[in-house]
Amino acid sequence: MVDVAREAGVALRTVSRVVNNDSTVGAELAERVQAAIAALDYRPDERARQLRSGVTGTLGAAVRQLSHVNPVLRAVEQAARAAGLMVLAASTEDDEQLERRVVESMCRRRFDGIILEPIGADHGYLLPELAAGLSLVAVDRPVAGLDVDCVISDNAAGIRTAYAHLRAHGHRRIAYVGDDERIFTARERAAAFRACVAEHGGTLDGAAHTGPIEPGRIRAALAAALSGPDPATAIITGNATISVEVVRGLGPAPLAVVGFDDSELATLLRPDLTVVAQDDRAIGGTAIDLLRARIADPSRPVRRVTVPVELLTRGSGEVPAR
Amino acid sequence: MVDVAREAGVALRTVSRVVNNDSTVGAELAERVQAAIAALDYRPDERARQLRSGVTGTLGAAVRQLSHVNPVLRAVEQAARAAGLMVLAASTEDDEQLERRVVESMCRRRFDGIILEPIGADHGYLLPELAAGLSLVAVDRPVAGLDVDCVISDNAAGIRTAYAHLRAHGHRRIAYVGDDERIFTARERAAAFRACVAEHGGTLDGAAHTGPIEPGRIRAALAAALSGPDPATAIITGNATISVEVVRGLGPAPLAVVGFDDSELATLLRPDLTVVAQDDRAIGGTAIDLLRARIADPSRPVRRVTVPVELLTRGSGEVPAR
DNA sequence: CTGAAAGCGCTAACAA
DNA sequence: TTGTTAGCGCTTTCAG
Repeated sequence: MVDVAREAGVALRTVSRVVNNDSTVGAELAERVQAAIAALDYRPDERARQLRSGVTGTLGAAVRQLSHVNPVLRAVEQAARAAGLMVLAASTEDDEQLERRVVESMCRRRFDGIILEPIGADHGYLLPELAAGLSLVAVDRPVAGLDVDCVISDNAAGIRTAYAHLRAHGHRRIAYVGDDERIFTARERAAAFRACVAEHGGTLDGAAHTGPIEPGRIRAALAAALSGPDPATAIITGNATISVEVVRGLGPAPLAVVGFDDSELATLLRPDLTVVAQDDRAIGGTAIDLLRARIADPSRPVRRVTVPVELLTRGSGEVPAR
Repeated sequence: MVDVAREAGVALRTVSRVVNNDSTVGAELAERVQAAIAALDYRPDERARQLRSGVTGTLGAAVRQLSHVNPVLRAVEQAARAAGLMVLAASTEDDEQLERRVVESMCRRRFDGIILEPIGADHGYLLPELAAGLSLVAVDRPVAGLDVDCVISDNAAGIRTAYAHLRAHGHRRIAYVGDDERIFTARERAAAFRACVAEHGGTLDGAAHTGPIEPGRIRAALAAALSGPDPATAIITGNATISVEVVRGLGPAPLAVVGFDDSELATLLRPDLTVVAQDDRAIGGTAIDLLRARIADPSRPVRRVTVPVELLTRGSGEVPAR
């Protein structure tokens, strides 16, 4: 920049003004500066700018897997862009160590705020960062043991809706196949399912199956649900991946299925899959709203927002009970 | 940092040494500094560090859609991590304006290098950046009109393999349904298909269908391919999304299908989809190799790497011709 | 409207 | 092993 100033024969301050589109520069000088910039291939250094001015205009997004379908991340990016903020994202790969490295790296870069899909149980490393002024919003699940802003789906209501829908179609023996209950959402959904069964006077024998997402495990869960003296006539699944495995495993059996989470696959299946869908746009938009509010006022009270889910009836959930 | 130095009663340089794990610091002093760091919630500022030291250890990835399945991005992240580099990614949303904003933003942050999935035709804005020392590797397609390192799949070989495979199963009337030929890969694949037809003395009448990915357009293409006096007995598709639409549109027709690009959906279909799969790990790994080499030696000759593809036979491509 | 000087937080080079 | 000084590239006072 000092070179540009010399080339253009002006003061440093003037170049800075031109680069930042400060309108209080004479047209003639501005042109001379622009010419010098082009002639010298001058490229402003954002780091120096941030260091001096203190603003970054950048948000970080630490998510489980960048290269997986993640409509919430998409909504986050869009909302951030609409607010004039840049989002830089990185994967945590469901690895606590990596999550920490990623988040700390974003902190050292002084991003204005961070959107985090938290994993694992111990987020103690965040305490000093939060104390030092980090703005952070958790998405999809709360940060274990820490009182920070977060946006989550109404998992319990989703399960209740699915359960009621199946009951309304005559099903009385409904089974659930879900993800590993070490995962927050899986825990919430499984608990809601058990509550539904209890509420309607059912028995849980062979009805609730949770565990890691492995084809073998899921086939076994299905077999258990469909055997015995009182086999299930309907299945609720715990997430999109499990929906696929369940449908694959069921074959042409005339069972009713309601999946949790919408996906591209849902309309590929026969019949199309009825799902409980998250409101991704609302989640992403709310996350950005909360983050901006937190940045603006670090001392504001913590908010935990629960976003409603929606039942999309497409056929598989409307198969009547025999 | 100056506060930490005062609190610990040492010089600035000593704090810097402790923060950077410089082993030439006495254990006693180091401990005092650590204590001061904890007491003051000191957090190092990466921007100042980079500004002074010149190194960032950061790569940028500008891809079409962060939240879409992108095994190449996954491989890029893994290879970068293995090399001790942090990857920060952003979406370009297939928007030339946004691509430019994203890439320029990464340049201003002085990332060590950028992995780019280039879109659009005019990348002139990159010229001054490259002249000023930007290291950049294009992935999936070359940068239009610019001589920069890139890694692409062997699209032509993939089509030839698919075509030969179908011929080996007795098919003589093979149709192609592809993406919009304004897209580089779509253009390469369609051209290779036409060359195959010509080479085997076939006619292109109603055989090659390219255009935007819209269910209606694809249904029409299928109808055209399957009608007339000499209907196709096999279909090659241009990418994973089109494969889905084609299979959806075909229903239970006894046609052979070979898809381009593997996907999660491939094993959901009946029969499982035979595909030409890209070697995502090789593409991502090579991209990082090229980028690191370019960073190490900006004047090295430009390399354009073509990565072989692989045919995965799963059933749909082995349906015999009637 | 423009210019000179100070300093953001840190590390490189050199001394001690 | 530790301390001192200078300066990375920029913006921000505060004078002209």
